[in-house]
Amino acid sequence: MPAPVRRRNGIREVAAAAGVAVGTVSNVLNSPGLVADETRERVERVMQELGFVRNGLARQLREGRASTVGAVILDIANPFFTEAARGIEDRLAEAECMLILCSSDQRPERETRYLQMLEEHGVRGMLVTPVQVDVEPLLAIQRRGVPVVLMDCPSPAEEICSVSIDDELGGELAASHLVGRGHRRILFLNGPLRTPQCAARSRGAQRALRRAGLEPSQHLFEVVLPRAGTDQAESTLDQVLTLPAPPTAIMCVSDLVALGVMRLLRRRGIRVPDDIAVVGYDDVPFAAELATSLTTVRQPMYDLGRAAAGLLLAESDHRTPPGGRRQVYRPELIVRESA
Amino acid sequence: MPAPVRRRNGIREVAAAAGVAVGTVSNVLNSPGLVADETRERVERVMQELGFVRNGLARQLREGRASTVGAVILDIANPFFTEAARGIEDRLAEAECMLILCSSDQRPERETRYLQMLEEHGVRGMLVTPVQVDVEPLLAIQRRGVPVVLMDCPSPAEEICSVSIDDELGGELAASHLVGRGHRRILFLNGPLRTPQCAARSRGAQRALRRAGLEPSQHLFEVVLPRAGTDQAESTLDQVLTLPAPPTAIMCVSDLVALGVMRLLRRRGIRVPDDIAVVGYDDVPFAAELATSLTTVRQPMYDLGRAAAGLLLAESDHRTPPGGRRQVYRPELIVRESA
DNA sequence: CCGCGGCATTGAAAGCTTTCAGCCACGCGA
DNA sequence: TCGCGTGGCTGAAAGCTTTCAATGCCGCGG
Repeated sequence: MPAPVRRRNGIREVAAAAGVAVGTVSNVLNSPGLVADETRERVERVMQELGFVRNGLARQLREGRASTVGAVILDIANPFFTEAARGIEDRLAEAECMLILCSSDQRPERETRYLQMLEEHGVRGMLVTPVQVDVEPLLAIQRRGVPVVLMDCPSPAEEICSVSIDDELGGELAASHLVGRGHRRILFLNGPLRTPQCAARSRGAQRALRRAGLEPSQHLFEVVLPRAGTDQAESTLDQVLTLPAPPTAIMCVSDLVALGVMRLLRRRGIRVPDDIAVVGYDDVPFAAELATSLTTVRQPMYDLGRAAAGLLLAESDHRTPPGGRRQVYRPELIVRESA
Repeated sequence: MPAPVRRRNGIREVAAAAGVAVGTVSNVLNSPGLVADETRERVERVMQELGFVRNGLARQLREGRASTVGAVILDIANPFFTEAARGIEDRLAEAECMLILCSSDQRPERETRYLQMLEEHGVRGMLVTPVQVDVEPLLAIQRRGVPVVLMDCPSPAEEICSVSIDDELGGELAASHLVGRGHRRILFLNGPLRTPQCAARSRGAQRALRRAGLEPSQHLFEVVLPRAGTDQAESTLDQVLTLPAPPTAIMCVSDLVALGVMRLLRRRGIRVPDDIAVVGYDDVPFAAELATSLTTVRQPMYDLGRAAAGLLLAESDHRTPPGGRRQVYRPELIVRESA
């Protein structure tokens, strides 16, 4: 029954109702110190009565400074990005900013569309985990005045900042832990090597072996899983287990793959870690709760997101000249029961 | 070295460079049919050269119609909301809209702040999972012309739509499955009962027993975990297991709690499901991958998010009068090994 | 009594787009 | 030849805010 208010009351209606000029209302909002107490209180009362809500669009248009930041990530259902998003959001909240979160689902056309929508929307800046490493479009955006920070991907261009995790170190940590425990036949269930992160972990693992005086090709066997699905892992694993000299340890590209591996091993009556050791990657929440808790590599995702947002805000305030910063976080080996 | 373009070129610069009026440029963008081919091509070329990007803020200001939708959820790290967010995003993408995702972290003051920021930002509408069930502020927002749809919470007010999941049914499904398998001493590790979802599941479980001709107070033992942490579960469980007649089945408020329970049981040498059956709730991705895979209740979170977004868009287009719709999804029991 | 500094307030301009009434020129029918 | 319709284009207004030069007023010092 209550006829819905079609048009929102603006600053103008407030001014009229309070018997002051629009400028005064604006001052009440933005520089209360300039307004006499009596006037201010009156205006504030009227605002209350009218249910006044500032029109942020007009404000940003005028100020030329947005209160939103865009993030284009690969997959919102992935705990990795979810943790990063928390970090981003918390940092943005400190600057009174909000996050527009876009999931590209690894599809380049979707990424492109979101980048354009965000730029049109006038965001203060963008955090991007690119599907492919083609920075040209991002450079163009940045040249047009919208700062861009790369997430989880070391920047290939001097002009663009990036925040990433040292995946090579991550691979090395996992592998050298296994080598240190005496393993000499290590299976690495890795992701596609065209993904820079996977390639880096592979290099790191090899480095670990070499540092231990072992020839990688003799001791490290790498299998690429097309998608990070666990099904694929199963059949691969079954083949490997029938070899005359099966591996004594398995490094996995993610905790979820590790989980699938452990499940299969258990079914085959193979004990973890006594018969075969398993190392995961990510340290998702359930890793610690498993029957045999998972040894894994933790990535500081929250900090990563937080730092990326901080960098972006600094650039967008011109506190920092754009580009040139390449922040790299160190992953950490979490030793539990599985290896 | 390349002097960064400080001010973006607008429609005006394009018009000047192409030797046409601003109105014409606008027509090229919005009603290409009205513009002669030759002119259109010239304008488009100039846009390309100048790297023109439409100013969405000004556009929305003029049109009075935003291309963003806000969502205030309880926790972005929770897979439940993450899946819902996917659904929301996919539906919004169809309408060329973007999602501003805000995580209230269950803190009322944070929720309030986000609601205000979103309203000021002029979003097209809001999807909210409220921390407390106080709809008054939401009603006020909706009266000011911004539609609100409640997510995962049946609407207590006629004027506000909601999309939720039948938690009572969920509790009933889990309990009646256990009863059907002969269990007569069931422990329910539930969440705080002031959370409507938890209270509903409790009612559902009791209903299941009554339907089976059993007196709930004799067969269903409910323990409230203050937070959904697994630590709490452990100590509680240890006490219960020492009872003369320990439970033969455990219903958990979430899969993560179920995981903690199973871990503890295994440590105590209790077999699942032979000695004690365990049922989870949520069906998170790892539930199927566990050593003894988890019987659990799946919630159609993607569909929930998608439907909520659809409802909101319909309201914001005035295709639908506001309010009155209360959509309820059915959870589904997924029977696996643990019960 | 005059002049001046400072406080409180004012109202127009600017920010960028979309919309729309209006203008011009051209071609066709009468 | 005139009148009219129309396709194509124009430019001002509107949408809501913030900013800022300008105004008015008061009191104080000279």
